[in-house]
Amino acid sequence: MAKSLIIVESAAKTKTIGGFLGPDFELAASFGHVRDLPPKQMSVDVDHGFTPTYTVMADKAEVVRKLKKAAASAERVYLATDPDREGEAIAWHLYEALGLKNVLRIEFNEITRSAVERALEHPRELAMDRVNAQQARRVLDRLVGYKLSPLLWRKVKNARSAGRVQSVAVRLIVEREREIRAFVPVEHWKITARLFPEGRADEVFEARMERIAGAKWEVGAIPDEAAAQALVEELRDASWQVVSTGTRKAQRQAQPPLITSTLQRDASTKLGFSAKRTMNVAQRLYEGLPLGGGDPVGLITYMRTDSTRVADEAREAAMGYISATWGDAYVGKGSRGRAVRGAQEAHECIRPSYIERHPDEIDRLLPGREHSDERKLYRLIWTRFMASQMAPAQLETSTVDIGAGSHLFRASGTQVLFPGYMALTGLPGQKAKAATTEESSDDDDDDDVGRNLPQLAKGDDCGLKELTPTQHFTQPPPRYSEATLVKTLEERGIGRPSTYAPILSTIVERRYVKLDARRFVPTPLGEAVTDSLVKHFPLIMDVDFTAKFERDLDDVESGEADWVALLGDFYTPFDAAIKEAYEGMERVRVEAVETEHECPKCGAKMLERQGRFGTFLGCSRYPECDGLMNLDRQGKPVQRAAAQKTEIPCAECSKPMVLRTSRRGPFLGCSGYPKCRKTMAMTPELQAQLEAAGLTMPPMPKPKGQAEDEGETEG
DNA sequence: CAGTGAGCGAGCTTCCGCTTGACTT
Repeated sequence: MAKSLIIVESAAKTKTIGGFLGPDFELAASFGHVRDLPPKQMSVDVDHGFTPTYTVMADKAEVVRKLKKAAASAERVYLATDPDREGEAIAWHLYEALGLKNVLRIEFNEITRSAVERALEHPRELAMDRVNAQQARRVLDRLVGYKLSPLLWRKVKNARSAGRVQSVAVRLIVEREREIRAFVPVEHWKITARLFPEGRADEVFEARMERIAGAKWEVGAIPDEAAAQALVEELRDASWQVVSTGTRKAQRQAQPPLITSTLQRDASTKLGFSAKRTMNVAQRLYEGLPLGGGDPVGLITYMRTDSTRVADEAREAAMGYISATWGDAYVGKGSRGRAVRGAQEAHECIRPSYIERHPDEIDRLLPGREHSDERKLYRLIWTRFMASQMAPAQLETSTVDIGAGSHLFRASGTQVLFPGYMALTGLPGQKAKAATTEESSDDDDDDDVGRNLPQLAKGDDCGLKELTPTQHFTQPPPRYSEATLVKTLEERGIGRPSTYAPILSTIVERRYVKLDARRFVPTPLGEAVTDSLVKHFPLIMDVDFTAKFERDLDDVESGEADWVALLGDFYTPFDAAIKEAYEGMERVRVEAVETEHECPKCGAKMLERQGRFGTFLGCSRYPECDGLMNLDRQGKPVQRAAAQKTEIPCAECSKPMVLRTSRRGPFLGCSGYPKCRKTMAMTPELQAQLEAAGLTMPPMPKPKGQAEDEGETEG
């Protein structure tokens, strides 16, 4: 019999830790939270200290039963849930749900033998202040979500939900769209010259106009083509001469190791993965894959983290690898951390579990199409981690100022004196070209690294090869992509590593926003909900609300504030605002939008309407004409095929079955629908039988946009 | 798997944060 039971949150951890502890220790997983407020009722007694009523979650009854059994036969039970606010709460819920008699709470930030052994030597009590901070968070989210949502059901047609996080995420998208609509582009012109040193016509280089004589216009603010052409004419006859040269040395650091948000961003910009797909693939890498047919091997550390910390063992392994591969000079001093707002630092960064497993080896051991996502993501994680442990690149930027008459042009180039981490990642210029589909990732400034200038000295004359005026317009801010929305949410302290991807799915599923060419666009419903909520609940809709609330939770955690008082301060005005909104909030319905499509029944114009199941086209003469069309995945109208009767009787009610088309293709449904909901899936035999009886098979739906991503956003 | 809009107004929906399910063909 095992003497000690150690409960952790995830199954993969039980394997790792079990591997380096002896047979005296049994490991078990809670699989996250085991108790929660039940979903069907509010379960918060606001009149009596906001007392929550917790129940074992429906899908965790079996887990709790097994843990109870294991605890009963163990001499000691260690609660080794994650070392953060949620982890402390999970430990407390386990203590309560399992009926433990005493507490041995341990924590470690990295899954290494030394860290776990150290933790086992220092068990402690539960940190109830920390648990209470979590309860305050949980209860506030329940109050906000379960009070606002029913209000919206009443006030905004087709609205389904609201919450501290999702509603602010939608607001960001709505406000960005309005900035774009209000944006007025301003025309301006730039002038570039292609020059060469006198007598060396094959050493052509490019220079940008830097200063305009007489300061007639600011650089980059030449207002129109006529002005640009006038300058070009003037410059044609100018004599070009170098007026000064200079060089500047600079270092460039590699990017820090990955955390959840940057993993999602990198995988989006470099691989075109959605956040959801990235997390699914990362989960498989974490849980382990049967390399070359052997036992599953976990390839990366935990993928839901906000910390860039690196375990000493990993750091040392990386140093050894770098030194052996490139030489000692390439070993970095240590990864630079990056403080994430509200970071709880429960885990390490996301890195390869075994540094020595090169991506090429993984490519060999995990062949086949079905593992191509894993191979790509592993390579991305391995490369970024290794680069983060390497020395900075040493660069030298040279600048040449060239006078053209009394105007000034400037050319610059950067040379790599020592590549450092760029020996692994390549130069930034080469990388930028690889990622063509997306905006260049925001941390990579695509600059002139690798661009060389000819040797030039003060007083050298230059010849002019070409002068090019180019037209530009100021650009509106871009719509959010998944990558940039996650970045913004994280910077504002909204949401957590485990929730970024689900938030994106939720706001699409609720039809508050949609993705158009991988960019978020608000729907009219999303705009209506946002406007109603901002008007009546400005505090909750404030983008800084969560950050302020987090500071309050810190005070609860440190014992300076009381969680019940905190909730009281929030709830009194909130409840008043709810009551006021039931009276004063306007009832709104998203209006039908006119389209150019014609009604298949009467030829009148169709309206785009919002129904219970999504957007559809309805005849503008409704209710006189009930003509109707569906919209396919691309938003193109498709006529619904009329149901065809078959000779096959329903197995339930013996009425004839009819041939219908769903989004997935043809199937048989009972003609007694909706009273009888019996259906039959289409099989090749059934299809042959129906075709023999003279029925025409409806065409299969198109295989969904070719955005080589996984299916729909729902979960 | 189908359905949808207006209105009778039944009976339904909902939060955020932890973790991964898998009774079947």
